[in-house]
Amino acid sequence: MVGSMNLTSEQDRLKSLAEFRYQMRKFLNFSEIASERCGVPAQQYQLMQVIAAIPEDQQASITYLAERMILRHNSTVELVDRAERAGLVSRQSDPKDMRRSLVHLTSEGQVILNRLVAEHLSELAPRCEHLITALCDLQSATRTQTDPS
Amino acid sequence: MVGSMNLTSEQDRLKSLAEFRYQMRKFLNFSEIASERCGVPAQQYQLMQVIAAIPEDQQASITYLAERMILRHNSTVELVDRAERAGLVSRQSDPKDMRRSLVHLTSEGQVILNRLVAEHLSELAPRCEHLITALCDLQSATRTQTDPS
DNA sequence: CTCATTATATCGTAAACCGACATTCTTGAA
DNA sequence: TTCAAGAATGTCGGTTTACGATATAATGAG
Repeated sequence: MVGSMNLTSEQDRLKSLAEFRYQMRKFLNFSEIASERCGVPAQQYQLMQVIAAIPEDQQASITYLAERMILRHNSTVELVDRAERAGLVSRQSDPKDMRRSLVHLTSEGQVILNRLVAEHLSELAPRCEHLITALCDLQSATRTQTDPS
Repeated sequence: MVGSMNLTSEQDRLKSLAEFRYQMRKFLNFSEIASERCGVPAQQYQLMQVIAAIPEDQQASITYLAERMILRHNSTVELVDRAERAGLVSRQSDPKDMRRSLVHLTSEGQVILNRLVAEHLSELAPRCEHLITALCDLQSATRTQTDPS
């Protein structure tokens, strides 16, 4: 506190945090607009993304999807209902365990997902810089908080 | 396509994107839990953050807050209403322009904000790594898409 | 002074999540 | 084998919160 001043003030840390959230909001907003331009609510796009990116050793059960989407299982059921009504995904019950429903993309869902992923990747490319910058600022602001030497 | 294969497949890009979103969701979920543990809905915490991080040359008008929160102005009015009812912020009309309301933190709001910012910074410190990793993976996955040499 | 514009506010509506509860299926121990 | 406990999914009512459309009030250009 005396010999070497903290390089980052409380105010700097706050601003880093706020800037990071602002960049996130902008990205999320873009994503929402892009999805809805394709006639798909953002959460349904996210659902498709999770299903398509599933690791080899996993299956798209409601429970798995709920974990990845960070939702309660019942909210996930409702989300899958909506996506199914929209023709993006379909359910089939797991033959190995009749309690479970496994969700997979329809071919229409696959087409829309491909389009949205491409759009997101090209939008995210320039925005990546801002997000990384904001995160690194934040990281160094945090470091000088705990390591004032 | 022949001499040097693309290092990142379509599937890799999808997985990078999905992983990035998953990391974001985990952070947002933490933030929501932390806010509500302090009795404050996440959006009201965000509002306070924006107000406290305002640059010197700006004022916390509804229009400014709406831009930063990425909300419609009427949604922002409602958000400020809720935060005001909760005693976190207060409104005063701009003496220079009686159409505008300027919003500032109450002392109670300031106290809660400080607590939440500290909590977020310490949570974000370890999570930063994951987010940065996910973003950098994504960035390089995007680069090899557009630059296949 | 008047009218177009800007800033904020109000209100009805819709989307989406959650908690609590219900149903169906699986499993393991008696 | 049987059945009780637990797991996985599904249903329902309630709540929160954002939005569009509309309204009100203040400013400023001409």
